[in-house]
Amino acid sequence: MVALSQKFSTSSLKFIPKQFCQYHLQQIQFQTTQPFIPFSQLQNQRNLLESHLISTLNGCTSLAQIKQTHAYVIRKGLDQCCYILTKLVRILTKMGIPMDNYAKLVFDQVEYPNPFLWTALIRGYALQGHVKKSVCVYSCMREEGSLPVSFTFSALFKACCTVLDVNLGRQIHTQTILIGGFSSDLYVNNSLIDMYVKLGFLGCARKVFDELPEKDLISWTELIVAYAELGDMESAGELFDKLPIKDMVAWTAMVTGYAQNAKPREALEFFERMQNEGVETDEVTLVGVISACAQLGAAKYANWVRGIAENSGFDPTRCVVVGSALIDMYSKCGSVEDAYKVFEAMEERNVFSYSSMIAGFAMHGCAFAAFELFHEMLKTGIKPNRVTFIGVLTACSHTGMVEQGRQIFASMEEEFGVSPAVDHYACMVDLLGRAGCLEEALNLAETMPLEPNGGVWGALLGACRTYGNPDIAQIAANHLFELEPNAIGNYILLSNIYASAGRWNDVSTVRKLMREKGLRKNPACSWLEAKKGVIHEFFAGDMTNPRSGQMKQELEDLLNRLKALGYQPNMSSVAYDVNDEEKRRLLMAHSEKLALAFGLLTISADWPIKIMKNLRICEDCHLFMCGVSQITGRVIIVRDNLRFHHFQAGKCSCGNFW
DNA sequence: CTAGGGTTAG
Repeated sequence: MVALSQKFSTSSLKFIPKQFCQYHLQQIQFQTTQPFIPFSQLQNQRNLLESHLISTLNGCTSLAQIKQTHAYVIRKGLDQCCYILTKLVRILTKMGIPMDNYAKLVFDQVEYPNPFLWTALIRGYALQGHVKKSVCVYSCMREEGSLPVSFTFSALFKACCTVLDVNLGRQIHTQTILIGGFSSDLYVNNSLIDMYVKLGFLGCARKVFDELPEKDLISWTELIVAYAELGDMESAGELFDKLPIKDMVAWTAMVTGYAQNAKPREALEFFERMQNEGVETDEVTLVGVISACAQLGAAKYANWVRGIAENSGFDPTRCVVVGSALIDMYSKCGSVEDAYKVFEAMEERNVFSYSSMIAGFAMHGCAFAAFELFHEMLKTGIKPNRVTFIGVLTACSHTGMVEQGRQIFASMEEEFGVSPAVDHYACMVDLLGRAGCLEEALNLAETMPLEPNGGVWGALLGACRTYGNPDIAQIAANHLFELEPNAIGNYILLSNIYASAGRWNDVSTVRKLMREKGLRKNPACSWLEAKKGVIHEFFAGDMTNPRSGQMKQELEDLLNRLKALGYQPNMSSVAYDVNDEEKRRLLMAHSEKLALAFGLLTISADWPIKIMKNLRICEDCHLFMCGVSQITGRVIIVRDNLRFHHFQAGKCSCGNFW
């Protein structure tokens, strides 16, 4: 342990050599007037007092209460009782009272700290982020000849995770081997596995796991999660299948793993299996399932999972995590109203609930609601975090509120101490770009203090598409081709920008580049959600639907009625160099138009037409939908890969910023 | 004392 204690200066922690404590003698009084009490009974009384004090400490909710209880502990002569003091230190840690302010002082008064008290101090420093001090206390503990216990090491490994120090972790790992007796200790080894996993050393974790003579559910689950986090659901599933007994946590790890790897259907399948096996569901499981439903974006699943949440005792009004997850889900399923209903009914709200709701409003173009909520949040004293600001900034950019956006951006650091990350710069570039300030957006991207990422250049490229600026587009695209050489969308966007500008030579250059890279265009696809939740799929130009004939006729009728009102097909939305007749034909075969026609033919007028699209809605379709909502009086909701558009009475909620 | 968790982007 010499290496460790040399490495971490002990100057901040002085361990006074223990002398026979004077307190001790003062406390012992001979009360001859008292009747003789047998020793066993005395011991009993002491035990009663101790357990009474422990429960009093457990019930403490403020520092004042703790101090009061502590004074009582001293009065009762229990100031050397490690059992009680360990509890005291743990409560102080939990309340976030800095170790040096209180816990350390208590500790220094104790003459013979037992391993548990040492460990409580180590753990306290570790949890409060003072890893060096925590290791230093460990060194002192060893020098004083005290032997560590299992959770001394768990605390230390946790600490290594928080400071991302795998070398320190390895040193402590070595310690567990040197001291002996811990090689098959499950607490120690599970914490060790967890540390290696969290620090990205899956190989080391796997080695510890494989060498464990007996593993428990926790060891297995840790590894399942590790594979799931790497996106290797196959390996995770293999491990899961090998598990002789599976508990709720292990099942949940699989459900969430699928949800986090964008496999919502598999997640739901797993959840169904889990329920069939009679495994219980708690709020963590629900969060995974809700997130899967959010990805599916269908109201049918949204209502289904909400029912489950309510029936399983995790009512969104009382359970913050479930409520926040539901807010996000309803927003993504197209119903910002339902999301807000959940939000309103919640008894407790935190930064997640507010941020999700703000992002939900932003997604649906309700910028003012987003702003109002942001200010309400500030009034309640909940501090906004980086995610909250992303929501507020996207609300600005989706409604063209440039000035408000600038102000918010400036206030982030000044008022709220949240320094803007690359993503926030991307929002600003997006905001400026959507508002048409392309030069300024480019300038920001080139001069920002952080290294711009794909988001920054992508936002700029998108803006160039809207405003038809092939020159700036070229700059943005060149950065993107370096940062994301295989992202097909960027090539298509650039080629479309060239096409709109009539620069057909440049179009073929980009197409050639795509061919050389072996990249293929994702087929455009739209889904229509029918009244009962059935999903219909439409590909661009695909006429295999049995009602294709009717759909084509419907579109032509609409086109003629719209033309009478002055609508002109937007030819620049077609990225092929073909004649105008062909362009008109291609435009009418866009997947979202097919879905719209099918929806008009099959869904009754009292129901909104809900369409999802895998790519961004094109300008012509956007205009077309506006017109159709006017002449038919229908509500049309389109979720593209970016956000929601609510078309009603000839207008779109996005206000043409998208 | 060790395992599963919600909000973000072009």
